[in-house]
Amino acid sequence: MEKLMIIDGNSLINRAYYALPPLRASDGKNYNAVYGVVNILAKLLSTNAPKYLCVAFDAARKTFRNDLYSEYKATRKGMPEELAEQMPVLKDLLVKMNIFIYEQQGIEADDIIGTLARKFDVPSVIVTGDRDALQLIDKNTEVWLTRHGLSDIEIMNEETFAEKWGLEPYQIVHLKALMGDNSDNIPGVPGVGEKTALNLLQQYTTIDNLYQNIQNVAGKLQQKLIDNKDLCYLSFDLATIRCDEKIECSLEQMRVSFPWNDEVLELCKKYEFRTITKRKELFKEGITLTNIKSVNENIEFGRLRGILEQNKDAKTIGLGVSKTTVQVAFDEIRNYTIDLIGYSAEMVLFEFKEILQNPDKIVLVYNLKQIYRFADAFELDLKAQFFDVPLAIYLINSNIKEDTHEPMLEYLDLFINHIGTGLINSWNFAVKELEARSLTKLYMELELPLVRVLYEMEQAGITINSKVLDELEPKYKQEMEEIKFRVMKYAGEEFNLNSPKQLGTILFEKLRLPDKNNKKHSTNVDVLEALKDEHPIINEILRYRTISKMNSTYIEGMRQYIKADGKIHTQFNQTTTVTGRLSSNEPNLQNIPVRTDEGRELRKMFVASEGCELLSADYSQIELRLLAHYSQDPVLVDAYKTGKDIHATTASQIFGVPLEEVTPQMRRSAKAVNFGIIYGISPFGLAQSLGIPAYQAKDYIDRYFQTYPTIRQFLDSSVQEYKENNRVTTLLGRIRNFENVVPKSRDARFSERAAMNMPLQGTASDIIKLAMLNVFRALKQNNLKSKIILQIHDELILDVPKNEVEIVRKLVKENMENVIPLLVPLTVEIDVGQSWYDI
DNA sequence: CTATTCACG
DNA sequence: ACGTACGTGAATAGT
Repeated sequence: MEKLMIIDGNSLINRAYYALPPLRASDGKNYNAVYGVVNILAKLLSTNAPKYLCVAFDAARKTFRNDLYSEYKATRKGMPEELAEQMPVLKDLLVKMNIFIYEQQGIEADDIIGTLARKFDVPSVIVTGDRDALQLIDKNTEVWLTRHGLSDIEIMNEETFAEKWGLEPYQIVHLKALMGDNSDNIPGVPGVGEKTALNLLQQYTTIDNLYQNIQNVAGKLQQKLIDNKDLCYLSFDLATIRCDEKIECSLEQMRVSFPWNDEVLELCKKYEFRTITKRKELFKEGITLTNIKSVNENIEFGRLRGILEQNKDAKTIGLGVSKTTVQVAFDEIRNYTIDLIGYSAEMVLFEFKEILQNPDKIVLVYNLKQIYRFADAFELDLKAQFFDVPLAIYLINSNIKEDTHEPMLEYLDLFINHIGTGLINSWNFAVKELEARSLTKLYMELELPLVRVLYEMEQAGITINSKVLDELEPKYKQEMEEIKFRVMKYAGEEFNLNSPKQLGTILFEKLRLPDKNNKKHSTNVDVLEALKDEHPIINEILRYRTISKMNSTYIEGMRQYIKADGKIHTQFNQTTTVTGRLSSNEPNLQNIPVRTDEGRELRKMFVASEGCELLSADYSQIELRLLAHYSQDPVLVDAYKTGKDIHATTASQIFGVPLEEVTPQMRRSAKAVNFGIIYGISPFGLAQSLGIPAYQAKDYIDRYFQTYPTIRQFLDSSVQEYKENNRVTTLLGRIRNFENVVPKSRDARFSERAAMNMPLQGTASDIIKLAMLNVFRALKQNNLKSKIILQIHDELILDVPKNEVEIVRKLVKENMENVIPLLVPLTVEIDVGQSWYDI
C-alpha cells in the first residue's frame, strides 16, 4: 500500500532545537535543529520508505484563530534567534533534497496537515510532536508522535488511540473545549480539568449532547458549564483542525526521490553533521562507501509472492522488519517495501517461510532474536544461514551501542537509503571488517549462536511469588511514612525527601552540618555515613533511602513486569556494553539486592517453577584467576592450583607475615587491593574503598607490585597496547576501541584504567558466554528439560526439574569449569533451592 | 534530556 | 597539580 507522509516541520524543528545539545560548525553557528530534523527524516525515509512525502510549515503569524480570539497563542514567546536562523537553512536543505515543502500565508501548519491528510486517496501518516494532531486519526490516517525529543516514535492509530485514551480521536477536540489547553492559550471551562472533562465525555460523548442534557449534570458543575457555554464553543472552534483549506498541490509533486545528492552531502559536511563526521571517526580504519542509489518500490502484500518467485535464485536476502514496514532486497540496488497497514509483520514474514527454511540461503537481519520470535509463532524450523548485522557491527566496534546502531546503519543507509538494500551493503562491510580484525570466529561460533540461547532464556522467564511483594510493600510504605514524619520534624519544614537538592539545602544550610565538598552539597551514602554522629536526622535519611530504593525499584518496579504466566521475562542485551558483558533490562535482573540481609530478602520473590528447583552456578573469582593466568605469577598460580585462600595469600605476601598470622583486617585490605587491581588501581580509589588515607593506600599498592612484578608487567602491557593501537583485546580476540584523547589528560588516565580492566572483565565475559553455549547444547543433547534462565556476569541460574537436579548439577559444573584451558583451574560453586534467596 | 543516587558483578 | 577505581540499569527531580 502506498502512503503519504506529512511532516509537521515546525513541531519537529522546535523539538530538535530544545532536545539536542548545540552543534556548532566551524562558522560558529548552531545547526542542532537542522541536524535533528534531517536525521529523523533520514530515519523515516529508510525505515518506512514512504512513496509520497511533504513537510508543512507555518507561514503566517495571524490566522482565523486570532480573529476568533485575540489571545490565541499570545503567550507564546517568539522563537529564539538561534532557532529562527535555522529555519531557512532547513528549508534550503529540504529543497535540495527534493522534498516537497508546503506553507501558505494565513494557514497554520496544523490545517495544512489536516487538509492534506484528507485530500488524497492514499493512507496518510502524520509525523509530529504535537498531540493536537491526534484528532485527525481515522481509518486512513495514523499519527506518529515523536518522543524523548526525536529519538523515539510512538505510532497512534485508531486502535492504539482507543486503548490509551478510551475516547474516539475526534473527541480530543471536545476534551479541549472543556478543559482548555494552556500551551495554545485556549481557555477551558473554569474548574474543569482533565478528570472532569473525561468523565463528562464518557457520559455524553460530545459537547452538543452534553449541553442538550445539561439538566442531568449534578451540582455546581452544571451552572459552571452553562455560564461558560460560549467560551466552550469558542475553544471548540480554536482547537478544531481544519481539513478543508484551499490547497493547490498534487500527489505527484510529493513523490519521494533519492535525496542524498552531492549537493546535499556537501551541505551536511559544511554543517558538520555527526551522521557524516563522527561516524567516520569510528570507522577510520577504512570504511569505503559508494554513493549507491538504492531504488525503492512500494509493493502490495499480494505482489510479494511474485517478487519472491522472480528472485528465487538469490542466495543472499536482506530482510528488514521495522514497526511499520517489512523491506526486502536481493541485491544492493533494488529495495521492496511492504507497508504494515492492514497486515502484521508475522503475516508478511510467513511468506518468507521457504527462504527461512532453506539451508542454502543467507538471510541478513537487524535483530535475529525478533526473527526467532516470529518463527516460534508459526513453528517454523529455521534452517537458513542467518546474519545479525548490528551484532557484527558491535564486535567491530563495541562503542556503538544498540541505540546508535540505527543511526550507524543509517549512516550506511544514508547512501543506500533503504533497509533491505542497507542490510546487504552493511553485511558486505561487516564481513570484510570482521575478517580484517580476526573476529569472524568469535562472531560465527560464539555471539551468533548465543542469540538463540538468550532468546530461550527470555522466553523461559523466572517465576514470581507475588505474596512476597504483597507482604513487603505495605511494610516498606508504612515505615517510609513514619520516617518522613520524623525527618520533617527534625528539619522544621516540609520538603521532598526524594530530592537530593532539597535535602542538601536542609542538611548543609539549614542544619549547618559540616560539608566537605564545599562546592556541591552531595548527599550520597559516604557523605551521610560520615555525618551519622552529627545529627539524628542522618540515620533516618539513610534508612529512608534504603527502603525507598527497595520499594520503588524492586517492589513497585518489578510488579509491572509480571506477565500473565506469573513470570518475569527480562531482556538480555548482547550489544550494549563496551567490554562484552551482557546487560539486562525491563527489568534489570542483574542487580537484585544481595549485599545486605534485608535487601537479600527480596530474592524470595524469585522462585523455581512448578516441580522445579533453582540452581545457581557461579565462577569463583574468575577475574582474579584470569589475572593469575595472564601474569603467570608463580605465587598466584600456585595458590589457585592448590586451592589456597587467595586474599589471605596476598595479605601474607604484601604484609610479609606467615599465612597463619594474617589477621582478618589484613585480609580485608588485601581483598580490596585485589579488587583495585582489576579496576586499574589508583591510590585514591583504594583509599576510598578502605577508608584509609591515600598515602597508606599508595603504600599497599607499592608493596603489592613489589611482591607481584609480573602483574605490574601485565597491566603495563595492556596500557602499552592501548597507547600503541588505541585498543585492547581479550583472550578470545574481542576488541575494545578507545577514542583519541589528549595524552596524560584525565581522559587518558581513564582510558588507561579501562584498558587494564578490559582483558579481565572482557575475557570473563567471553568465558561465561562460551560456557552458556556449551551448557545449552549439552542440555539439549541429553534431552533435559532444565533451562538456563538468568546470567549475572559470573553466574548462571537454571530452572531444573527435580528429577534432573543431580545430573544437571554435574553437567553444568563440568561444562563451566572446562570451558577453556587456563594456567589455573576455574572453579564453579553450585547451589540448589526453591527461591533465589536460598541459593 | 541530564544529574544524582544506588542496586549488582 | 589534579581528580580517580571497571562495567551496567532504574527511579527520581529538575532544567
